[in-house]
Amino acid sequence: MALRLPTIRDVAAQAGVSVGTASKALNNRGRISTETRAAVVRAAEELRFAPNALIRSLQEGRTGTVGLFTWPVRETALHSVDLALLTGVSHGLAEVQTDMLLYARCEGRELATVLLDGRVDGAILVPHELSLSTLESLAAAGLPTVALYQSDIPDPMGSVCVDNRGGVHAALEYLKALGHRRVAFYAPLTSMDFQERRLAYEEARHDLGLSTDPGLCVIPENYHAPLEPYWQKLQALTEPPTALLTGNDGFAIAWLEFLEKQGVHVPQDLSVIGFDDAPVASRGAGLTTVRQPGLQVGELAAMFVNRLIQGAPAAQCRQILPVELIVRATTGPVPKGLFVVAHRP
Amino acid sequence: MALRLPTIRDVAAQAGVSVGTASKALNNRGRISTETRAAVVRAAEELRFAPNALIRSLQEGRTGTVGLFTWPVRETALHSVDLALLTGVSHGLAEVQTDMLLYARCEGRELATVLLDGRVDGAILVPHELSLSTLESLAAAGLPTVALYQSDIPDPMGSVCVDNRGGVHAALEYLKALGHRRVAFYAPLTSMDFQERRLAYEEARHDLGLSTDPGLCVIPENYHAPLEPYWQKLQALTEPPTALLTGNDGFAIAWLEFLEKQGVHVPQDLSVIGFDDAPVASRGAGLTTVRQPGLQVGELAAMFVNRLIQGAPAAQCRQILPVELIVRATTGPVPKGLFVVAHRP
DNA sequence: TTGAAAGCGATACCAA
DNA sequence: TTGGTATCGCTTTCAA
Repeated sequence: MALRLPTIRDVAAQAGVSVGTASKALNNRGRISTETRAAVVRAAEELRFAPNALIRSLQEGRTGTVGLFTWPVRETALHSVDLALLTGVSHGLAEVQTDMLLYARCEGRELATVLLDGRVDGAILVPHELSLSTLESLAAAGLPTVALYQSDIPDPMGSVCVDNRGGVHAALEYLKALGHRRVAFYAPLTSMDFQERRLAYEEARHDLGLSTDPGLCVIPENYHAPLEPYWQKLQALTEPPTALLTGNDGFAIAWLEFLEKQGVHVPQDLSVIGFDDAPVASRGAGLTTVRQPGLQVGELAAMFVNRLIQGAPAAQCRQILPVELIVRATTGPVPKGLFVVAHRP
Repeated sequence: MALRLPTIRDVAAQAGVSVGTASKALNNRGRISTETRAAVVRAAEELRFAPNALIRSLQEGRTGTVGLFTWPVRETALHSVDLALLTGVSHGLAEVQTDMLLYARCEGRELATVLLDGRVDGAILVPHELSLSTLESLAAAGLPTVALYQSDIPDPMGSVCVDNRGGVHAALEYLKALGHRRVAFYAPLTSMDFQERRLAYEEARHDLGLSTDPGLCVIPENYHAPLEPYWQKLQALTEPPTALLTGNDGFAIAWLEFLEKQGVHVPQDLSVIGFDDAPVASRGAGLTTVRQPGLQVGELAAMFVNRLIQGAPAAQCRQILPVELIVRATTGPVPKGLFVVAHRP
């Protein structure tokens, strides 16, 4: 369905002038007689002429557009904080009059190829599954880029992170105050933030004097792995956990559902803490979680990418945002007495 | 920060061939010797060459991108169903390998000028405040377009709407079954869907034999008008309402907060029903509301705009989706006896 | 004041 | 099998 848009040639023809003159008239550049300008402007209006933005971008060397990578938005709002993030980015970019491109045609293509095709002046990466080497090839190309939730990034890149370490520490400290000593952790290592949270968990449970039993740290093979086998492993421990911290709220909710089927009561038998404070966390029972300011992350990212585009050094485009423990209904005092559930004959 | 990307000329020079040959080698077109191709491909890789998408689009006459209008996302997820919609659009477009452009630079500019600048193959409009004449100028230009939540649209346009009339009718029917006879309505007329819901309210309360007191239909001057004066008007009626239907969940929540301050108990003193089932509706107390399938609206819109781009007739790109009454905690039986609150000395 | 022509990057055609 | 050239729409420079 080749859409035929009017071009400046059409306008020039209609006004009876050359394209060069038409261009000058429309852009108020150079010396033009009043009548000529009027004629051109009128012709442009009659034809509903809109200058082709592709060409214009090509010549100006900038597009006024920033690319947002690792979309399409994959999940419903339920299991993700992504949408708050997007809202933030949208707000931030609107303030600097920059449009936003959400990539859908990116599966199986080299990141650099997608981003370096001239469509965007800069990029914001939500690199759930991007490797450092991929980022480096981007950085080498010189595209102004802000990476989110990724602390280990190439030199010329901006970044917005959240204080994963602080959040995990706060969660474990809180559990400790409730009497818990054996806190399990569950998260795949599919993205940088999960990796950071795992490390923070190891560090915090050590620093706080909690059990450092390696069996308590559960790393599933992939994002959607069934919980059953991991639950069995935890139960098989000489001393099973009395609390569970998960890599994000989605996992926590999945665990809550699974535990209910198993007849395990939360928080009486087991306390559960999520991460992110995604919309789903405040629903229903109410998940205790570590809130990260998704909206603010997005706003900052937009601000930073704009700064980079304007030539600011990357050092001025990096920030780590604080997180906050939100106590709801899935955490409670450590259960008294022996913790035994779901014994099998 | 004019980003200097490698061009096909750089590749050709590096490989020691002409640009024409380089192009053919990279696109597997025409007859090319194996060695030449290898040399070109190697040069392209070394330079990290990515063909300029702007140029390519220009020549192909299509961009593989669809514009989404009436953004930037203005509100937090709280008061809006917009984000579910966006998720749906994103999913739908991903399936047809189409990127999405979110406009930020649209304030104060003619809609047609923004959309008809060659950057997108089609558009999805969330026309909260767009007039019919604006739509018509777009339609005249021939851009494949799907309008959302707008039943009165130009001929060649696609559309996805929800059954506002059915939803309002269901809400009033339900209230009637609870014994209510005097149901108020609150919504500004700032967008098409609110207008439709208002009309549906007038129709439904007439059909159902409820009070048709004009004083019960409250139209604030704008979206964020304070509720106080309207509440006073309702209270000044000889017979005040026992239930309130609002144009969307955001208004309903605002009313709930206002009513709480006034010491009015919901639903004991007044029943409240929202519209949309935005995330906020299921939070806290739980708002009774009419659920509209935002996600599905978005997915359909994406599908339809793709069809239009491929040349399908608009008649095959229109749908009205059903809505569903979700009963939660803000509705109950009509209060017994005289309904008097907030008496002033 | 106006017009003609070069150039932006890539592709497609026709010659060589 | 290659290379040169026209083309897309627009801006800019240089002549007229």
